[in-house]
Amino acid sequence: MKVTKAQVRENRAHIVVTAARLFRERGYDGVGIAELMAAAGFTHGGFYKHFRSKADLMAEAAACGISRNMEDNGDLTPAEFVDRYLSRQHRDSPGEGCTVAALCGDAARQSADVRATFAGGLERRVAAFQRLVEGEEFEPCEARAKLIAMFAHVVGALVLSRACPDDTALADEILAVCRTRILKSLAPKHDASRKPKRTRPS
Amino acid sequence: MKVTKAQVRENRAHIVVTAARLFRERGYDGVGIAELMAAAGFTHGGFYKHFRSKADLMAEAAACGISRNMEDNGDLTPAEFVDRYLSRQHRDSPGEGCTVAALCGDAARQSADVRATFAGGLERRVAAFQRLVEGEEFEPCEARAKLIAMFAHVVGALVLSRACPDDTALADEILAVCRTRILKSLAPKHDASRKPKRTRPS
DNA sequence: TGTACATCAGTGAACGCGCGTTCACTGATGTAC
DNA sequence: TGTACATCAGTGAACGCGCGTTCACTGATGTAC
Repeated sequence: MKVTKAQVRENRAHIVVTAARLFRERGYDGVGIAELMAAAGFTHGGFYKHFRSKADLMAEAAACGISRNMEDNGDLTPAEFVDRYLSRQHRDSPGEGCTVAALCGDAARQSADVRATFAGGLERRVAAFQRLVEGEEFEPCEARAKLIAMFAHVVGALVLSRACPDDTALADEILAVCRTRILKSLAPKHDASRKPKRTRPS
Repeated sequence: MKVTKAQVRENRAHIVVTAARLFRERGYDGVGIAELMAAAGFTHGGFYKHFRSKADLMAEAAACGISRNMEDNGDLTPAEFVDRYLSRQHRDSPGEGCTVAALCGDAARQSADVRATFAGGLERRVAAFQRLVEGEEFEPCEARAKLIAMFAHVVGALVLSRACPDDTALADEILAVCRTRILKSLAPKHDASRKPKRTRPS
């Protein structure tokens, strides 16, 4: 049952991606090795041919999840990002959504390794936005503060909304009021008619 | 080894309070029945004389934790609340802090029972603030939206800060920039010199 | 008020179960000649 | 290019362990008389 080197790499990557999704859906403690390997299409014994421990995989899955998130919406403007982030669809599909929002509560109790990955994810988010808005209306340092605060706000809104019982008015209300207020805070202060434009580095 | 009725009530309450603290510190999955009962000063066997299951205790501990939080700072103005909420001390002592911030990530994966308790906690928070600011500068509905958004923001900031590795600049920066911006957003819009006053219903 | 007895909170051993991890084995791949 | 052999990803049984939960037992409390 040996497989091609290329296949090995592919299998390993598939396990990490599957783990990232399952961890986002059910938390680190909510997914076992056997269940995870089965979901990836393998038996559990092979796990330790790829990873030294579950903790190792957790760190790798976190990094992978955050990278995927960046690829998926790294070129959105802050306003577009907020709109997508605070949608019902995102709230109801944690497995396909933001790794930080889905796991930051769990991450706080994990190794410094995992936590560093989360901090790095936040920095990458902020840096990506900063590139988009730079040269626009903000001083760089002001922009950084604004973007960090914005990210904290959307994460808090999503996490609170997810903590409400399904299909309740409050869960939707949280998303709605936060989206409105965050979008307002992103708009330039002194010219309300000017809309944030999608400006990509060419 | 039977004990007084009053003692029974006291012991039970002590178990719930201890559980609330341990759950906040380590999450629902991070605390076992035996460990919890030992922390409360008992052996594990007696647990089921008080509770039907661990899930039962989780719901009760959530309600107890939220009630305690309300007692501890139910009469703070929003500004005072934000200041305390986004302090390093609060971030570094989840066991003594906000139940919602410590467990909302876990709560999202728990029973509707637990989630309803969290939603109720949020409503109580908002209602308490609303009583404080009513008759001031806002329409009631505007105030509610503002307070919900404010709570989501502080929760997000605290949770993100806790997910960063210990003693990093980023962890402190998140608290600092969010505190500044949230306090600014709480101040009345058209009169920057007017400070929010502590007004309690007499 | 005193006595006999039922109650039941608390104890600690034991249960089954699922977890993370290990291990002997398989057999196609990669390699040396 | 063909052959013989070492490698090692993947398999599935087994390991020890800690979990949530159960249970027979204890003995002070609460109660009936």
